[in-house]
Amino acid sequence: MSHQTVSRVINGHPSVLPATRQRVQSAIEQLGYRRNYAARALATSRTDVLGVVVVSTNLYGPSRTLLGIEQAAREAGYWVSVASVDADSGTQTETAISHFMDQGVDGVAVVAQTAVAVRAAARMSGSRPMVLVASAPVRSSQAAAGLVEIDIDQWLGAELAVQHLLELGHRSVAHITGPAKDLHSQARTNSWRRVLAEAGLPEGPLLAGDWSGESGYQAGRELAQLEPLPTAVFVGNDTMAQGVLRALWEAGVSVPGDISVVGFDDSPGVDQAIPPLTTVRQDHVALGAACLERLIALIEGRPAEGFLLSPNLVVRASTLRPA
Amino acid sequence: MSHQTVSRVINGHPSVLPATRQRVQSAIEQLGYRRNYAARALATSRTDVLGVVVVSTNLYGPSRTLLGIEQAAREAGYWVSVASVDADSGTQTETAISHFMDQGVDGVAVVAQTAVAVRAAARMSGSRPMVLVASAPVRSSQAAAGLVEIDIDQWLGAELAVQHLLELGHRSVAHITGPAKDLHSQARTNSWRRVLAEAGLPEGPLLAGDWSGESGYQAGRELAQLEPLPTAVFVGNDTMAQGVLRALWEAGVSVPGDISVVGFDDSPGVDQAIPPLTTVRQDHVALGAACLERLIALIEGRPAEGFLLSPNLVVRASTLRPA
DNA sequence: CAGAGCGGTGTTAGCGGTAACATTAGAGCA
DNA sequence: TGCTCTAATGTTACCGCTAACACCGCTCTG
Repeated sequence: MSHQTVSRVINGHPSVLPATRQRVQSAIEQLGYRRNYAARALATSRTDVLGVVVVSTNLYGPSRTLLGIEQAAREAGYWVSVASVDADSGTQTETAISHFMDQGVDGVAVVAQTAVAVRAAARMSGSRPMVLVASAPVRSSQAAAGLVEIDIDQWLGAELAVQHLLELGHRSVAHITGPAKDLHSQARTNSWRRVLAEAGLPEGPLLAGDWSGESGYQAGRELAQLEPLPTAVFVGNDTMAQGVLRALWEAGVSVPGDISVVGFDDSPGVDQAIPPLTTVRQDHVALGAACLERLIALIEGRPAEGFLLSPNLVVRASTLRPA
Repeated sequence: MSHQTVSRVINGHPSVLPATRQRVQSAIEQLGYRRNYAARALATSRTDVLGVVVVSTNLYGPSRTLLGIEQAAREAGYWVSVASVDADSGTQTETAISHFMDQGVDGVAVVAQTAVAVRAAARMSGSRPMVLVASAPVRSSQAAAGLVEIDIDQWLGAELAVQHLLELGHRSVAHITGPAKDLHSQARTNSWRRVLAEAGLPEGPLLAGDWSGESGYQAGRELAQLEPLPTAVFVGNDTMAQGVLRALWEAGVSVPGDISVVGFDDSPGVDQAIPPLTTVRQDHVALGAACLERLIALIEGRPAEGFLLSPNLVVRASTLRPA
């Protein structure tokens, strides 16, 4: 019996007699044979490994997206190699992608939050299938061939949040931003601005944060001292929103009595905030799965298109119609 | 010029003339040559890749630990392949480890929270260096050769929390557990029990949770109705603690006036809880780094020993001496 | 009944590196 | 000057697998 027959059995090639297949399989079992992936990769130049570059894994969203990608990959028979890099380092992003290419990964996914990272990814794209999870300011048009962009629709998420407040009857909606360089933060802020403008309302007070609870707290303190107090605030993410809730509570401003608060993310625990936080839920795991579906399509030579997943609003107790 | 010389230049072999080295390097530059990792792996049976199996990546701690491992790995010149598996599935854990072995990883790290996963890992250990990040009930003794166990000291963490309450003068300390199968939960509960016993105090009320905010909320409601009300509660993790805070607030029980609350993890946002939560901080990223240090020692044939990192108490506003 | 066609299996030649050994040229020494 | 010795480079033989082709014996067809 030749090694070739063994190879055929392992790869499920059709033209092997059932009896032979049986014999080979039991021999494999008995000898505890395991095929050598390096040799296979060398011969086929396929690895069944995908490279995933995650920018700022320390945040809730990206780490969840990674989980989604990893799980979907395993289900599809792929394995995942990860690299997490700093948000501001285009160099790190490039190095990581380039290494993955060297390693011979079948495709690359980049989960990016900043324009720097997006540009780095775009620069490295082309030689191999790549899916970019990012809310880049300009889409498709600038994307190289074989580069697909996907994300959760941040614009829609912010719109849902602000629209919810307007529908309750609020006429002055403040906003607390995330870091200026963060694409999601930018999208949410722009969308907040647009919805207000389209409703013919003046732009509410704008305060800057950096995603952290502490920055939310500081912004909340400033907010509490505004004259007149806005009746609602759309906070860039939930962690900051917790800080806002605390600052308002300390200042004796009632939520949602005096002011309504909406967050973004539906991070764990905010359903237990005081009061439970109305927020925008993003299904990061589904995003990861969608990312992978497209990446596999590209790998298999099928066309794939960019896409925006819709987030949805979770209404809890922190929003109410204004007094 | 032969490929062998090129190989020598790439691998930094000493016996190459500086002039030759230069020439080769500029040729590499010019041609954009990249060595093929699969071929190298085939020839050397080294891959510079580490496999990391993470049990329940959806939790804050494990995902942070993964981040720590990944970063330390990259710094050490290794790359990381990850697989996240269900907490209760020993089979999934085994499959993942076994696959990594097939892939030819140089070493494996397993981040486990349950006894099932720990046993699966122990079963698969031996053939290759492996570090187990887990608080297994029995340590070292049962570990196979070449298997190192490491974790953050859960017993100490719980001790710090309960001791802090006792030092404030509390005499009845309730506890809310995590999932029964979770090793960290078990360790924290056991430690709570032991500290109370050693202080000659009666065991306070014990309530069961499952790490979720909602379960903390339910437990908090039960807690609020106890007669007499304990003056302090040690909650198994921060997410549950947020639920407890809300339940107590709803029930009109003041924190820390009527009851002190201590959490565990120092998850993002709890510094902004109402009131800011006293909790036990664990440096998961440092844990990941420590894990990697040991794994590399094993790979390089140096001895490595298990270790418990010390967590520390972060005192905020949710604890106070009893009235 | 010869030849074509085909399913099942074996043979051969790489994939792109590295280890080990072979070779060469120049330095050092008697 | 001839010899040994050594540092720098070249040659060869794999690592373990799969693609492509060769082969064999059978069935089917004219």
